[in-house]
Amino acid sequence: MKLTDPEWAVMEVLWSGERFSLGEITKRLQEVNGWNRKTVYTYLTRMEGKGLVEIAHGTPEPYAAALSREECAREERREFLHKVYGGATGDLIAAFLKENRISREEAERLRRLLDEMEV
Amino acid sequence: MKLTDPEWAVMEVLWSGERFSLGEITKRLQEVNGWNRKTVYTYLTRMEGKGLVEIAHGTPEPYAAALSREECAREERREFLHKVYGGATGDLIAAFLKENRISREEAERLRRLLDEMEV
DNA sequence: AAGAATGTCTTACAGCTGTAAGATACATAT
DNA sequence: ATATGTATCTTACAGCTGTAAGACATTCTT
Repeated sequence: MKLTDPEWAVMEVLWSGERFSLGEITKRLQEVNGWNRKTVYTYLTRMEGKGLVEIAHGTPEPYAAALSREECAREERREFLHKVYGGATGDLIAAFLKENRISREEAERLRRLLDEMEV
Repeated sequence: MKLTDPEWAVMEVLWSGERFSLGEITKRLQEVNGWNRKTVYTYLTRMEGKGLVEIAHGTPEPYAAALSREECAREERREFLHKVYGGATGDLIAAFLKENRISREEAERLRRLLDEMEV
């Protein structure tokens, strides 16, 4: 259920709307990643096999995401947290905080989140 | 430079000490993952090719990590942050906070980190 | 209508991954 | 010395991934 980087790119397109034709998806992925229409098609059908994509055969916009962005993100978080931090959320967050500057507003938001959690 | 899950498991063993023999590594990985000695050997040599493992041929404990845990963790963080959150650290941290309970002490630690950052 | 573009299905093919087995040399135990 | 375990090197092999091409039907475009 973990997605490769290109699979994630396909999903990003699908998450950006309801349903798509091959051409629409290809247009987006061509700009960003330079993919061929055939390649996109291959991804879509393989990803249907994995339960990631839904194909309504015979319709003009047959392609749609079968899983929500949040479902997929949750899975990625889970795997990352356990693989790299053995489940220690605090360590994970500390590492991201130390490494990436965040804005004052973001910091405020996170403080509020921490406060809420303590209730 | 991204590691697969089994590669990460091999690295975890190597990070737990200085140098190892094949037998030592196998013992650990057999317990946890049930791997065959041959399989472990294959991983080690392939991973040498990728610059992950150092092999001092002809010595009794030839195997060692070529990259530190922190170097590898940083890379995994970078990829995860960009793939799933498009670089938005605040969103990433918020998601982990909402999803995983953390202890009061952890929360304190994170608050202190946030305070330090604002200086 | 003829040519160009689009969509679909089938097939391809090399490289990477997971998971070893076989052969051989060396070391150790009895 | 002989058998037994351990290490190394070479080879294997199927499945997954990245990246399409070929063939053919359908649909715009002019």
